[in-house]
Amino acid sequence: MAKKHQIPFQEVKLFSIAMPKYQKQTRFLVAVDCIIFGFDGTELKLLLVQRELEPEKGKWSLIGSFIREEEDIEKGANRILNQMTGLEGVYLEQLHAFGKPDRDPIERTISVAYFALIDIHQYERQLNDEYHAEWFPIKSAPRLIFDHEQMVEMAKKRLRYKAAFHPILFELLPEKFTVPQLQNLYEGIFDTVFDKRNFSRKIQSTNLLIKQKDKDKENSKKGAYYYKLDKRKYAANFHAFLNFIPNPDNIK
Amino acid sequence: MAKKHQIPFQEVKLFSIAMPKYQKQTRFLVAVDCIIFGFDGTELKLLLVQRELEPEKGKWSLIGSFIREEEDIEKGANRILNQMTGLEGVYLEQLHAFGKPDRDPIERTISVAYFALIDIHQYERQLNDEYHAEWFPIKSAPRLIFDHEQMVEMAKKRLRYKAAFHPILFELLPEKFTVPQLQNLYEGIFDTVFDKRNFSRKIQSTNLLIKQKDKDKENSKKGAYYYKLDKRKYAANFHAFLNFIPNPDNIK
DNA sequence: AAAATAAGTGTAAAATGTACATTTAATATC
DNA sequence: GATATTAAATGTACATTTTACACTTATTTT
Repeated sequence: MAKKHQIPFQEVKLFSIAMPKYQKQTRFLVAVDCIIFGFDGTELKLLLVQRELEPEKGKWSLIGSFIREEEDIEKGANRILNQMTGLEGVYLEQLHAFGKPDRDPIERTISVAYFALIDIHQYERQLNDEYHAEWFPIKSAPRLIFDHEQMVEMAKKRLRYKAAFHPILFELLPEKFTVPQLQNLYEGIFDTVFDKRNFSRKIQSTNLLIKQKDKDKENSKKGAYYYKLDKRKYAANFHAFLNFIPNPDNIK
Repeated sequence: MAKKHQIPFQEVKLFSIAMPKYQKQTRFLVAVDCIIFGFDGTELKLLLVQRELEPEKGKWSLIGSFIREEEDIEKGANRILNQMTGLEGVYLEQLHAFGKPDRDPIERTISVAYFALIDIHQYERQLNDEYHAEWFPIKSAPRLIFDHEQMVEMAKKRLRYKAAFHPILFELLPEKFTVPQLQNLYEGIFDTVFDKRNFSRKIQSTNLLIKQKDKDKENSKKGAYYYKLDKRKYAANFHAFLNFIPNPDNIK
């Protein structure tokens, strides 16, 4: 039996005769970074971690990881999401591949950014402390490393765009929520205010909400009825255009 | 002076002491593939090439290339677009990063797909014959290699989605065009027919068109007035929601 | 008992979307 | 040179959706 020794994977790829065609091409590091949005009932938040490596060690960063040798990109995004939050089946969508040659000063890294929407309360229950992750209100988040702020900007834009037509924001809400909470969420995302009569009517007309018998008394004396999402109708109507927003022209 | 010899880039990256942090990570081939749409006045078309390498040599493929060592991804997409068509300033938008580990049988390659919209007549004038590129009607395109058909499907979907709200389809038209041509284009993209009175009114109401004095007599005895796009208004309104489509719910 | 607070609800006017048929300009044909 | 042919151009009435706007209700606090 031949002497066993470890050959780094890259060398195998580069010098093996089994795959002669692509030999001359440069290979790159590929990472995923996740823009994780949460909503606490009042404002939109962003989950960030402190970077563990030099340079920029200790600075705030999106949650990310290099893609592994045999790992699908989206799997990679789900892996780190699960590591950080313990959650599975989270809403996750590819945003954009960022590839400026100098975006990571150590070595060129192409990053595929994903954005995730999670119910912040579920997360709090099963937080993984190991990574020092922290929620920041999106309006007062700290400076981020590399091009991560650009990624967040693009994700916000995408979220607004989708939310204007599709019932995507329900992903951010707990199982039971009130119409005023929902309106808060929409107003936060679009940074504006809506007439509550019109908003309520529009939401109700989608038929996606099931009224509950109990009320949330935390936020008012009268109390606001809880609603649940009709998951069947939600799944069926996710791609339909529901025109949630009065003047979509104002979305940037 | 030290003896000069060539060190492959990958080795420098892997073994240099200047960048110790990322040493253990796997590096990947990264490519761009372009879905190039064109419109000939009657139907939507797709620009394809015959693959030059084994395996799948001679099979039809999207136009693509590996990303070069110091090349931005979008620059790479523009590079191959320019190589193939000689055109610059073409509408180009990132679609999605495709990263299934086995999508290329030779070696794992992550491909960032872009879609481009070009005026087919401009292209014909400056075709680069070297690459054996050919236009295919989108409805009768040949089988494509790897996951390229999936890419085309996603690009069609994205194009429909954007075209429903934004005046993006003008990118496919020559400088002068008629309203019936424009309607053909919309009907082709959405695979349906619109009432021409309503369509014309809707298009006119955007104020993006400037009526010309001359007519196109190729397609009818009476002739249809040419229009030009008002480029100032187009640029200003590109992101506005113009609601071009009667029932956007029907878009998949 | 009165005051305070946020939830919940209706209506009329305006704007937009939809359905539908005839006239017009130019060429081709007899 | 009158008639037929072809596709372009255009208007109107009705239905639906969107918008603007203010008071009542339920409950708790004082």
